Amino acid sequence: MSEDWDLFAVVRSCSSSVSTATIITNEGNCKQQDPPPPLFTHIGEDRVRESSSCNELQDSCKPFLPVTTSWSPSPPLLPPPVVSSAPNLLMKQEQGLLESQDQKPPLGVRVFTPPTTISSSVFVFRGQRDQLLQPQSQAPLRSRKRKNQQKRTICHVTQENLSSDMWAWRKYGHKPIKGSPYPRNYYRCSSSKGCLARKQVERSNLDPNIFIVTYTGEHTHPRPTHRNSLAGSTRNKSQPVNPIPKPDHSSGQNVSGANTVKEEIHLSPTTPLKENDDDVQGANGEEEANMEDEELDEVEEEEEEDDDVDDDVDDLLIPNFAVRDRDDLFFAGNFPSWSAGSAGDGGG
DNA sequence: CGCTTTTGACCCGCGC
DNA sequence: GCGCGGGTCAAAAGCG
Repeated sequence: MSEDWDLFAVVRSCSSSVSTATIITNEGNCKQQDPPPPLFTHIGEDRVRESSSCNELQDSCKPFLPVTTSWSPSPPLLPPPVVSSAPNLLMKQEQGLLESQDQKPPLGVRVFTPPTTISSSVFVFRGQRDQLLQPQSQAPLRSRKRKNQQKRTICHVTQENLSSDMWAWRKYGHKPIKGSPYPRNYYRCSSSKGCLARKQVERSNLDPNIFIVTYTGEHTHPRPTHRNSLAGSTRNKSQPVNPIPKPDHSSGQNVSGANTVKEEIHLSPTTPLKENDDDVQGANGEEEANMEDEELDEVEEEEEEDDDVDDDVDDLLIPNFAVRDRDDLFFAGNFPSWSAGSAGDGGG
């Protein structure tokens, strides 16, 4: 495969410093905080369970948490903005349907800021209960629950932030997505066997600088402090680099043709943790690891209680972006292997 | 040896 | 019922 960007997307924890991120969820009760912007902003919650929801979001967004910033879900944030129409807006944005970024979002909703200022944004939405969330149940080998039927956490991140994921991911699939010039890459958690956590990484067709990372399922284990193996993770490392592939809009159907794919950036999601990652873990990951069980419990509990509500909250919400340019500096030179892919579109 | 990525084929949800 | 397309499987090969 040739997408360097996808690998980049999953590049592990080398630098856990992330800029600011915005979380948008239909489930988290965290609320938007205006100046100063929170690390993550939860928008779109129409009810309840603030702590658990926030924790869940926190967990979902841990990969994007900067070491230098602490997550504080408990303090009440500012009232959530009205985001009733956010989903459509977001979708339009993602589809490049918005006329311009100047288009005014609904009241209280901020849409994309210029790409250069976007660090990351996170969406969480949950549809019907998914089998992926119930490992104990007799789920089929393949869980093919479709959109709006899984708990999903959607993150809009920059290339820099893609590397901040502390989890170990193994790529298991690659698919061209109709309507998008960029293929989607599928990763599953390789930290633990049986872990149901999955991750999808695709480049936004609206802004190639932005990667859409979708998390599904839940980790059934604490956050790893280091990768088990680096084997097979350094492919293509000597190949040419093309950080920002050109979208192939020439074909509406086969948008993921070989040409497009070959232009993709390919970053290994299993890139070894840097030495300073341990430091990072010590500062942040350790605490997170301790929280893991509690958070999982909360999530599970939430799953049950929110069951009926989940059916009503399948909407995607608008991201609220915050800016932390300093993080770019942090990431400078932190990504060793950008390599241009050489293979075809593959899977699909 | 154990892990990874790559990649074609397959499965199956979903819309018509 | 049919076809499309997203998501997953699994074999092959590469890397440390």
